[in-house]
Amino acid sequence: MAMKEFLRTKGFKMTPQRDLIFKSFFEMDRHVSVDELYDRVRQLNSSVGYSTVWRNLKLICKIGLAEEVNLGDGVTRYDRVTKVPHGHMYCLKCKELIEFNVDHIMDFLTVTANENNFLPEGYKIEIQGYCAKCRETMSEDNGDRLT
Amino acid sequence: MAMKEFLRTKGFKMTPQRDLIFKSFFEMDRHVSVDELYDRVRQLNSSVGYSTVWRNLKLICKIGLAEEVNLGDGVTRYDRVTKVPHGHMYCLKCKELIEFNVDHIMDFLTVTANENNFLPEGYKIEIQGYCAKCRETMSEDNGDRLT
DNA sequence: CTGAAAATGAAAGTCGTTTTCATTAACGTG
DNA sequence: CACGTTAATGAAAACGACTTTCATTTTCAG
Repeated sequence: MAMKEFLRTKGFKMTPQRDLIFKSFFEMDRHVSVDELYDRVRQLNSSVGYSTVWRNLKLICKIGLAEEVNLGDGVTRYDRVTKVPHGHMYCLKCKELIEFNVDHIMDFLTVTANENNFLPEGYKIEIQGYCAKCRETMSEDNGDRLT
Repeated sequence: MAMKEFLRTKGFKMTPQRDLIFKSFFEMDRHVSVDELYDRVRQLNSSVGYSTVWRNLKLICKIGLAEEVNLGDGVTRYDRVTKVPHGHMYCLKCKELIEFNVDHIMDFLTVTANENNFLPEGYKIEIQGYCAKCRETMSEDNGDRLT
């Protein structure tokens, strides 16, 4: 019942839908989209509305438990916030998101920001490409290269 | 007339609109959105359609002269490709994009990809925050902090 | 219990992006 | 240079993810 109290201190109420959405979100694979979470939630309670899922995902971000991740494919994903900042390897084929440690880089980025008198609020380190799994099945069907 | 020949080798034709759009794009500030380029082009020739601008921006990307940049504010920007990869400092207030050198980081990222048997196609290094200019005018009106 | 405030679900609205389609233009070829 | 194939254009419609609206229901402090 910890979450309920936590929300209360911020002026939010707990509801069955919210409880289900929150639990589902934290149980799922990281980096879910609204649709993915919506599908999951509907499996457990088919009466929950899309906008409710969406609003709660936004709420989770607002209270600092997740962040929006934008890979440029037009779909916003929600990434659970961890204490350690991390980078993402984003597979252009299977869309998987693999995390990696970015401690080294952080130092550099902090310095860079300071040098420019820029006040950092967040970082995004991303490698786009093809994951090990997809590279295997890449012999016959190739991606969309130019021309 | 170099561009025309270049396009021809890839099966594309040159048109007055295309010529105007290409020239405008390369003359403008880096990181333009479709709307911004459209506005600029319309100043020079008000009969050019939005979709034509959009398609040519896509074409510029396809032939490798620009890349889409997605900052998560719902607007795709087009960043001229330079030989040197670079990072972006993105001001959450004025939306300005400031570039910085990322040579150090590249080594690290390359190694990281290799370790995971990940085939990199592109990188994205971004610092979100507030630029020097905006920090000054940040005393009275503050941004949207949680709650 | 009760009322004020928040949450919900359905539907509609928003907005940037993308496609469709009829028409026009480019340009290698004859 | 006229021709025909193929690409490009412009207007409008379609798309799709995201966001808001609104009437109704639910939560929860007092």
